[in-house]
Amino acid sequence: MSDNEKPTLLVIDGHSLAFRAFYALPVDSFQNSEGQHTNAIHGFIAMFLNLLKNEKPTHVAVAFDISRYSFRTREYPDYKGTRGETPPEFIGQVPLLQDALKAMNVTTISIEDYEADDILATLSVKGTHEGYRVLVVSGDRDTIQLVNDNVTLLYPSRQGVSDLTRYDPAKVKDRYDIEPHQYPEIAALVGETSDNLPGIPKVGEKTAVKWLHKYGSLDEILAHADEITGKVGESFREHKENAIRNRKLNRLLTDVEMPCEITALEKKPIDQAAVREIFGKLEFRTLLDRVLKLEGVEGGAPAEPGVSAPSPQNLLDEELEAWIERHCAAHPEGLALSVEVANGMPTAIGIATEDEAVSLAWQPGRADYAPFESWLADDDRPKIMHGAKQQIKALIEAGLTIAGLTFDTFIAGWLLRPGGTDKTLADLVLRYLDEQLPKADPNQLVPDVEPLSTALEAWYTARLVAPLRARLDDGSARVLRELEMPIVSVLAAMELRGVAVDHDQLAALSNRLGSTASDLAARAFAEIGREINLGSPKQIQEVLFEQLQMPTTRATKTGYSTDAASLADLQASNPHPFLGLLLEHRDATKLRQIVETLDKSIDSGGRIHTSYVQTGTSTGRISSTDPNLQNIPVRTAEGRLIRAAFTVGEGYDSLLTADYSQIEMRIMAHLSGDPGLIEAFTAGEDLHRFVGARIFGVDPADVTPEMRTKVKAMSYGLAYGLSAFGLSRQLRIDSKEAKQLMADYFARFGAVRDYLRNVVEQAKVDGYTTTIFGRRRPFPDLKSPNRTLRQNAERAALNAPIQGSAADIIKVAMINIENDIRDAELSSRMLMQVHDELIFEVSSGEHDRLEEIVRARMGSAAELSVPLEVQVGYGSNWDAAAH
DNA sequence: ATTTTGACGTA
DNA sequence: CGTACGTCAAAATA
Repeated sequence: MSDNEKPTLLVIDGHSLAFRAFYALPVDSFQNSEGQHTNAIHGFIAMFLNLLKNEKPTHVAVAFDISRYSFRTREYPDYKGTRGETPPEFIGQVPLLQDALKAMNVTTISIEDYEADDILATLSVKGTHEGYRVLVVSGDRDTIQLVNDNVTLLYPSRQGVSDLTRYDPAKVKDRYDIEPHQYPEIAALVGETSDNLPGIPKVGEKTAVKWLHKYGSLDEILAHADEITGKVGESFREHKENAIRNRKLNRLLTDVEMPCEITALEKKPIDQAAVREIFGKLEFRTLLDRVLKLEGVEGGAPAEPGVSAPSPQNLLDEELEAWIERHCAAHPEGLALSVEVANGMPTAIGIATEDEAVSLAWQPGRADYAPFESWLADDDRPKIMHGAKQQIKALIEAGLTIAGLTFDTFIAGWLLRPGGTDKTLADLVLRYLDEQLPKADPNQLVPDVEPLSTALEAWYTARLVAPLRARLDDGSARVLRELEMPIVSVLAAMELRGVAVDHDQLAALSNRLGSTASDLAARAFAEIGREINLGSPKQIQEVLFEQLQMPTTRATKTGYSTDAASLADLQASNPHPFLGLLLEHRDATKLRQIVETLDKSIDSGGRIHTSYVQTGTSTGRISSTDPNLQNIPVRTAEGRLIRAAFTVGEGYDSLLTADYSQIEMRIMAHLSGDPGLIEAFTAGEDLHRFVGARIFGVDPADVTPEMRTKVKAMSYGLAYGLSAFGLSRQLRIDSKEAKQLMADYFARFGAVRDYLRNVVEQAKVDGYTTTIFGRRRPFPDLKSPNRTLRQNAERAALNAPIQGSAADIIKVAMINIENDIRDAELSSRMLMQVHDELIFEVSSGEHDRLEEIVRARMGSAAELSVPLEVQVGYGSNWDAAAH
């Protein structure tokens, strides 16, 4: 009988797979309306349905552990002893999963005193004997021992449960360089932390495999224990009992008495009514559709149009034109566009609707694609993309014009879950279409799945629009339409422009900092009488707390803190020259590191092109990477030398910087409506002086620098949820004074306190905060029983509308400025954004007109009850342009 | 070889 | 016991 004719027996370790699913899928987004968490069940069922569809097993069983105790814990009570408490959200999901499997007429097996893996082992041996092809699905590596020509292990990858790696004997050999039956011997030597089975210290996978190859088996290795040389040999002789014990415990039993015959495991039709009931209770609509479809039930659920992928057509010339015309007319929402990019240039184009896709072998200068190019440039023909910025840049580089971008699924996904980490097309498809995008196993040399074609990416993008739109509230939809979509191309342009940076200045600075650093290091070593790695917190700890016997500082996960604040504290209590030298050395090396990174990213044209990550924050700010241009030093004189290396580019006259002064405080004044604070901003007086005068009850002229410093720290801290304790620490004043300071502040600016309280209260009710423009940020943790989690959420919620509104405002300004510059046909251009600051390159003769536009647009980006003040400066470099 | 942590730069 | 980020080197882990 050939393999294809053999019946297939599928056996699954239910508990381990459900647990994997629990960690693979976000807990928060899988709950039914009763608050029951369902992520583990959902992940398991989705995986299970995939298996049924792809492997077509004739017989199926799912094994569950009954408890965490088994014959193994009796033999070795510490077995799995390190396993912590089961997460509360997981509890209760297993019985529901079992109900769901029962409804699907799948046999579940649990046997007292044995683990699920023993059941899998027994079934796989029995199945082999009786002529089945066996598929074992488990998240426990010990099941590798079951693999043979007849038994394949499907092992979940790190990414998710639906992504299973096939382990056949060849794959095991490939991965571990051993035969499957030898795996437990390796594991016995190395040990298994998750099962609390320590192995032989100093022996890792490499050594274990080497020994096994040399001696053939664990028994033989034990027999030749005396021959093994070196430290590892000693270690082995000393701890060999561990290996013997581990080997005993990780041997899976293959003769457990089964409650039924394999023939009884035959895959039977599902109990439709029961499935509908349990899936309904779990609110698994899409999974229900999938089950019913798999069973061949017609009309079980509303048919989903086009769920089977269209085969992309290759079109050009008239045919392409006709296709575009026809679908533009039928889809006023727009067509989805996907551009494959390699080395910054487009290499393939896909266009799609929800049920058709075309692919274009576009190349620069080919006339066949003129219809595509004119569609692309037509502002009245909407385009939908996923992660448009990169693709737009490539199109621009290729000389094409793109207009009419109306929806980006990447950004829409972010607006819905701004704190989420999963924003790729595959993530969105899983979340909103409940489909699994084929993904190649990164361990495999030859991928077994085709990477998704550009046309199909467009097709998935098209299908995502409706579910995403349906979930966007009016505010978020407005933010998407008016801020996020228009700014995509602005950011793309800024990235392409880059900023000129002077390599020679950086190189000189780096050299200087380098010699300063080695000088400081030498002096520091002299102080402690030995050489250490000053960049190693661990070695610093040894010096400070062991060698020099200093009092310990704030605890960290791995010891005691050696950060600048802690070192300053130590310097105050236990003065030592080493401390000062260390701090100076840190400064110098940090600056040098920044200089080096910047220098490396200067391109052949002498410019640095950052990438702005539009979806990089949960508040609405933009972040900057590769390199990050939003954290260039400014506070120290040395640091400002780095800014001085950011220069005006060739062909331009100067740099212009424009920044909002105290924008977050102004937003606080506006949102709280506090009359005192509003007056502070309209009075034209220095803000902190004004506020200080009120708090301390003196004339503005009599506010001392100390008073001003305190007031300034207080004001800024407010928007972050600063506590009296934190304030006292920062200002190094006692907590009583800090408390009094806060009380005095709120006595004069009471509406601010009311506002801040109200933000949190409202967020608790709504579950989210909102900016002035309607941007939302969800805060599930505000209801958490965990106090730390809850308080963190409270502070973040306090800050989100303030920071977020500021982010919205500068985005509006940027969009309007870019438009005005284009309309005025200036050749000056916007280069950088640093949260509340914009940097421009100014062409000769355009100073006044540019400043006019910038001031007007930044000043009027939002109508607040206080003015938005803008400070502008010019210079030949960034430092000189600062004011 | 890859992930996590500590430290530190900015608004 | 102050929000939001990104980067690096060292340490920890597989």
